[in-house]
Amino acid sequence: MTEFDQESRLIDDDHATTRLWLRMLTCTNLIESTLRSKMREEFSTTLPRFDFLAQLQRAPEGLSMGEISQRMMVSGGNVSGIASHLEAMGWIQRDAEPNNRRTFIVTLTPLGAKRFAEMAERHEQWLNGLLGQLSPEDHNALMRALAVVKRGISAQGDAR
Amino acid sequence: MTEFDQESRLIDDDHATTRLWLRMLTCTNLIESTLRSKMREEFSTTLPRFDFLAQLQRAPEGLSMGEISQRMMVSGGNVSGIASHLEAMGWIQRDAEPNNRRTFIVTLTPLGAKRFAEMAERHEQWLNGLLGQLSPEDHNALMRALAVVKRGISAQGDAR
DNA sequence: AATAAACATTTTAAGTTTAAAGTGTTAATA
DNA sequence: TATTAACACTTTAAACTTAAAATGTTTATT
Repeated sequence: MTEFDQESRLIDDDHATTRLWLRMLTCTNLIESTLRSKMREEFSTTLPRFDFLAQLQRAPEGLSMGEISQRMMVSGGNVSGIASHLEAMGWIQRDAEPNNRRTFIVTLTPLGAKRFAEMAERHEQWLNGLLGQLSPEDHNALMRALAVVKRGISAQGDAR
Repeated sequence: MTEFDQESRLIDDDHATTRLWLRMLTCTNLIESTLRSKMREEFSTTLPRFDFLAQLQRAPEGLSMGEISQRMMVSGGNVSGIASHLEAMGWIQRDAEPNNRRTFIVTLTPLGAKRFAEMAERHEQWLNGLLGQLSPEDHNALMRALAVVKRGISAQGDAR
């Protein structure tokens, strides 16, 4: 009986973890697809391009391609393609770094900064619509629990 | 003074929502990329294919392409491509529905079911490694808060 | 019955994504 | 100095993704 309980408890825990993961995925998918279609409708652009601009806006001194790749948590080849598009649109520029010819310094152009500001305002409004119904308690609980998740995963990476 | 406080509080709330969203994204990205690379290393397959199989495993009677599309929360065209691959590998089969020639009934083959079972076991182990460090309190807090998020977004969709 | 509307799925075009290979640059080492 | 290793980035190939168009089927309307 004890044995059985332990085993079924273990199985339940396992499934509980999977259920938690599926719920996390559902929520982010719902939010992401809402943001994607609104970004498309109102600004005829994509989420990755918006995210790319957002990284630059938070770093007015500019960022290297590698830094953008890390902050966006996507591969380097990926940011190359996005950067080419944004550069062609005149929203960013890639300037050579004098001390290191391997590196580009990517910055927003005035046009890019202007477009980004317009998008960012709406983006935040959409997000408030999607997440604003959370009570302060739920909001804090989420922030706290996600911090634990984040820390736990990073720690796991360190141990390896 | 009151006015200023209100305004800055509003701005803080806005940014708080954005911060929450970014934290959600960070966590799901971390987990997803871990699962992706492990799925690749150990089984030479991809997450979307695994997810597709998982839907079928949960529905032994089979699912239509449209149902799979809904449950995976991706476009119909998307599941078509994934299904073609899995069918070519002999892991699923698409059978005509006698009463409705528009519809396919998709089911796991015995081979597909076997492969999925192997993957699912490891998948759950990886997930326990990634999310298992959460205390029961944090786990429950997350589940609860995400349920609120999910419900809130769905309700918003209804109202429109 | 003929026509139109709604459905279920696939195909297409454009874009995103990754892993891995390729290019050129800088740093470390022998 | 010559060689090697590490770096920063881009390119490539394969897969995924979406929105929209296309195909074929069923249902509803006239």
